[in-house]
Amino acid sequence: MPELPEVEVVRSDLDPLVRERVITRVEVGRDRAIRREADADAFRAALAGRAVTGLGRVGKFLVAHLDGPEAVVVHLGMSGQLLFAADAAAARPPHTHVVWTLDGGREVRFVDPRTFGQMFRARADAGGGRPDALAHLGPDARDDLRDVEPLARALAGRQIAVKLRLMDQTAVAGLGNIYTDEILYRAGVAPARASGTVTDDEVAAIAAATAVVLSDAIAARGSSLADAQYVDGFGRPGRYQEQHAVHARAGLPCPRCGRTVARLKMGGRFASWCPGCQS
DNA sequence: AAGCACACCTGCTAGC
DNA sequence: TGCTAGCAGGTGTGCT
Repeated sequence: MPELPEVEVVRSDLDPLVRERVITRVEVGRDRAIRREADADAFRAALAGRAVTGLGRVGKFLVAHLDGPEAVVVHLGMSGQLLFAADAAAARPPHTHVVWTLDGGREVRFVDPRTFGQMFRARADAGGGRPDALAHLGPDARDDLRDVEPLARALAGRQIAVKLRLMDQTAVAGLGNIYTDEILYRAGVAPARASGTVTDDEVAAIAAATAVVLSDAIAARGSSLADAQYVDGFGRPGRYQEQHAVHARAGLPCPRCGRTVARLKMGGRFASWCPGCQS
C-alpha cells in the first residue's frame, strides 16, 4: 500500500534515471492499467518520442512531466511497483502491465498484481505544476503543510472520524492507513475523534507529527508489510515498518506505555491505536 | 452535501 | 490434504 513516503522514494529513485531520456516505445500488456485512456494505441503513440523532463509527485500520485503540454500520471494503487531495469533483457516480473523503453534501451516497468494502480495522460503546464486531473487533491502532506492553517481548515467543522478525514485525499493528499495510524499515535489523538473536535493544540501536534513521521519514513525508504510487497524503484523493500509504534501491531504492547495496542474497525478498514497514549 | 457503502482485483492466510 | 471464506486496501461512484 504505497502512501506518500513510498511514492516519494520511488520518485527520488527514478527521477535522475528518466530525466532527459526519450521514451522510444510503450508496451501495454493489460488495458486495465490505462483504463482512463480511451484508446491504448493513442496512449502509446502520444508517449513515443517524448522526452521526460522530470518526475514529480502530488500526494500518492507520480507525475512524469513530458516535453509538451501533457504529463503522465501514475498511481500505484495497492500493489503497484514502478521498477527501473538497466538491462532490458532481464526477465520481466509477473503482472508487468506497462513498459516504457527509454533511449539507450533501459526500461521502466509498471508491475501491479492487484490492478488497482493505473497510469494516464493529463494536461500540465510546462512549469511542472499540478496536472488538471489532480486538481481535486488537497494540500500535499509533505510539501504543502509548512503552516498549520491548511490542516486546521481541512479538519474544522466535520463530524467524520479524524483518521478518516486525514485519509480523504481531497482534505490532505498522501496519507493512508499506515501513516494516519502512526501520525495520530505520535500526536496523542484517538483515531475515532470527530474531526471537528480536534483542538488548535492538537492540530499543531498532528501537523508536527506528520512532518516527523513522513520524514523518518522516507529516510527509512518506506514501509514494506507482509502482504503489500512495497518495493522501491530497484525492487528493494523499505525498513520503516520496524519503527511502527501501532500500525499492524494490535495485541502487542505500546512501545511508550506498555498497554496493549487496540484495533478498531473504521470506514471498512482497521485503525490501530494505543488507548493509553491517545485520547 | 457530508458521510457512507460498495465495486474494483489478486494473493495470501486462517479455518474447517 | 484440499477447499473456501475472509482479508488487505486506495480511489471513484453512487446512494441516502
